[in-house]
Amino acid sequence: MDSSEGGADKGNGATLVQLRAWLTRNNFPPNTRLPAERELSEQLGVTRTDLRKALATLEAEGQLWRHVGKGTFTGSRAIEVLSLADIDRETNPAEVMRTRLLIEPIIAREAALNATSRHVEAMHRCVQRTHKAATWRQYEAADNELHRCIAEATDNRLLLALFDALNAVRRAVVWGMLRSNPDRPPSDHHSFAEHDRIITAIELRDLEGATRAMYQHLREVERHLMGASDTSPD
Amino acid sequence: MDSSEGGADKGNGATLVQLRAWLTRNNFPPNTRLPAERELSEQLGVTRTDLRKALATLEAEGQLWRHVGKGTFTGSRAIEVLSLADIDRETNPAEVMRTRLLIEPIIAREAALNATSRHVEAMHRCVQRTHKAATWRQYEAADNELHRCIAEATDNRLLLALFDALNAVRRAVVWGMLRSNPDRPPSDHHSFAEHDRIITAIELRDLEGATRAMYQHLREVERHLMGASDTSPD
DNA sequence: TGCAGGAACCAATTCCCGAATGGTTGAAGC
DNA sequence: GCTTCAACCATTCGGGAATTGGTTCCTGCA
Repeated sequence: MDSSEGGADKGNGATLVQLRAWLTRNNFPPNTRLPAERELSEQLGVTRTDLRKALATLEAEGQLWRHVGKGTFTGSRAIEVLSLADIDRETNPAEVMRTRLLIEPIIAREAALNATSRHVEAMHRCVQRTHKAATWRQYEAADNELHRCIAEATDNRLLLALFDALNAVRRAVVWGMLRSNPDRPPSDHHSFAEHDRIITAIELRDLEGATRAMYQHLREVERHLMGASDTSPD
Repeated sequence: MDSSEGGADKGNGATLVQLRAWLTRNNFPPNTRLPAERELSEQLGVTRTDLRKALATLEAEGQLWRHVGKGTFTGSRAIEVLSLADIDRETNPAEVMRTRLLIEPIIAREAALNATSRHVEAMHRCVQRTHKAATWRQYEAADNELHRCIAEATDNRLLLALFDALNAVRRAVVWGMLRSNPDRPPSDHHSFAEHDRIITAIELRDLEGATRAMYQHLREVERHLMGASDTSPD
């Protein structure tokens, strides 16, 4: 049943041409699932081995992608959002801290640009709750809410969602690293002044100041975390 | 068959006491799955209705949480990461572009700090594919991979996961806004020089240069997007 | 008549198993 | 010595049964 298409007994390159022609002829929209290899090889009248070679070439070109158990799809690989669901098992506290240092300062900057007085009031309420906290757990709850208030003040729901994702990973990673010290946060805890600086800069719409204040705040948090769980000097 | 435990014919409060005692007696670690309601009610010798009332009280106290089909678990509720799953219905292209402008420059900066020669080679391969692209679809596929290569070069899996999430949202939001122009990307397309600047800065470990190059690149992308889909002057 | 008890039902979730898929091996066959 | 093909492998998907928290409603006793 071999047609007149150039007598391709050496299927290597010929099936690639044939497959390309078949793809352009059908002109599938992106993310369309192609027939299975066994089926397509029969449909094109070529060997599965040759078809796989041609598919490998097209995959290397980024024109399609394959996955065991799923199939072969047109277009470039879809990113799995779910990587965030179990990222907590592939990352570590240092990476989380590094990412916070990168992301949260720009969130503070964006908050300084977009915050309304309502947002600032919410921040102040959170700060008061950190002062009144009788336990570290209460303090951390208020501190978390403060940081989230700042993210809310960016007036960017996507950025807020990314912050929430980062925060969720952070909680999952430091799970069980609960503060052993049962005392209440001291009134001269370093975060108090740092929080004030951040919020003040946001109120003054001082973009660079908010960025820097958040960065320095997180650096202090990082320093204390390392000091609490690690005794190595630096 | 009522035992000597305070004659609890009015099971309401009594089973709550009994359940509390059972919990403290067993002292489960957090996130432990308790027996199913039907089983536990028989095990404690109480009615399921009463057991459910007691469970509801403990759930309101935050000592455990329940979910249909899953079961009843000790401790506080697990993390809800999934806000990103349906964020694409709550955001808009402008917000996505704004977020890219905030996030990707710092990713480029971090890539400049951590990229290895393997990463840079991968970037160059992507760039060559953008040059060889015969259609806009191919160009966009290569462009996407280039940006992801940069994110990979940060050597930060969490940051990469956040980038993937952002990218997934971007694709979902601009879905269907496929470029109507069937021409191939012109050889003087603005992105070519901009991509080169980004990669060169990464290779030279020029943190600020990489940040700025990525920012300016995305500004150009934004400008062309607005010009393509909107005719309002600015 | 009132109302507690329990059975039945509902929707969401998990578990399990078979089918399908891309990837790999190895032997037949020209 | 190479291709070709069949069998096999690990992963994924799909559907159905079982399980679970949540809800309704009927029974039966006082």
